[in-house]
Amino acid sequence: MSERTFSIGELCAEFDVTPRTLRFYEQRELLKPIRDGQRRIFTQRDRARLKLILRGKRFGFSLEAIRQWLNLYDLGDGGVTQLTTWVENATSQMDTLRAQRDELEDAMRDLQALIDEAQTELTRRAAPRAAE
Amino acid sequence: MSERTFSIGELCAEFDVTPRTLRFYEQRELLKPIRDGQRRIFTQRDRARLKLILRGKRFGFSLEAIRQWLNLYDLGDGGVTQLTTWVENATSQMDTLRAQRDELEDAMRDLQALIDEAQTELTRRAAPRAAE
DNA sequence: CCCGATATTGACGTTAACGTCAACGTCAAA
DNA sequence: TTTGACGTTGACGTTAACGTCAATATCGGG
Repeated sequence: MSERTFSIGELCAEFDVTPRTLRFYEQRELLKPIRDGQRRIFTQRDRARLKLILRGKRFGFSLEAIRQWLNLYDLGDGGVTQLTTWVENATSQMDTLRAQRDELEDAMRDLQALIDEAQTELTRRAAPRAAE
Repeated sequence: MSERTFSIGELCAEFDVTPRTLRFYEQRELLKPIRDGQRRIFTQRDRARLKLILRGKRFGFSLEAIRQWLNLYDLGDGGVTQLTTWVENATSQMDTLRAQRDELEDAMRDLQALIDEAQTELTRRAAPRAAE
């Protein structure tokens, strides 16, 4: 099936990161590119993981935390026990995400309230006739 | 009306941060406690801002970014022009929050799909009779 | 009066997450 | 063969966000 692979430069261009960053992620075991002699060869899996890494960063997660739940994406069919443990971890991660989303929505509500307030004030000033 | 105030220790206990942190936030102009001689006196406003700061941090925002939108919470009724600018900034901030929330929900969907998959697999193994 | 709790201001240390730079290898095109 | 694009490994520098520590002040209680 010969999967497509990527040079370090290609991935850097696509995701707007520097080579240093990818080498750093490799050192921290977030990526595990294959080698062609010296050169790194990134697989589709690496590319997918990189996407997840960058997303995680936007959520404010540390690289170490990201490394944890990256492992969730390597299901790797172990025994029933393994799978059960996996589901537990994954569920726990879902809770984390949910909590953060809920907090975001709180923040949005707060801010929207202020915006509404300000806009009411603006309309008031635009039409001083009645506060209809 | 004599608003209630807080010592540095009180706020630290309440929000589980160290004095060093609060002093640091003051230096970065995220907080502006009053002084009683040497000592800092934190107002309700400081307390409210601290809440926002910690929330922002959980969202992965930098202190500098947080400082920006903290200012959104000081409406301070300037002229119509000021107010209009404010609404623009606030709306822009809303967009940022919304984007982050949407990305979170994407991530949640992805993860939930994996969880469903794993659970299907678990039920399959539990009842090898039929994949009903 | 002295003490312990609480606070203060420097000033230097630390960790995460890279940036930057030097020195070197490799390979295809001119 | 030389050059240039692309890549490599150290190794040291940098920024953000605090931690840590020392020396000092303030204040109510025993």
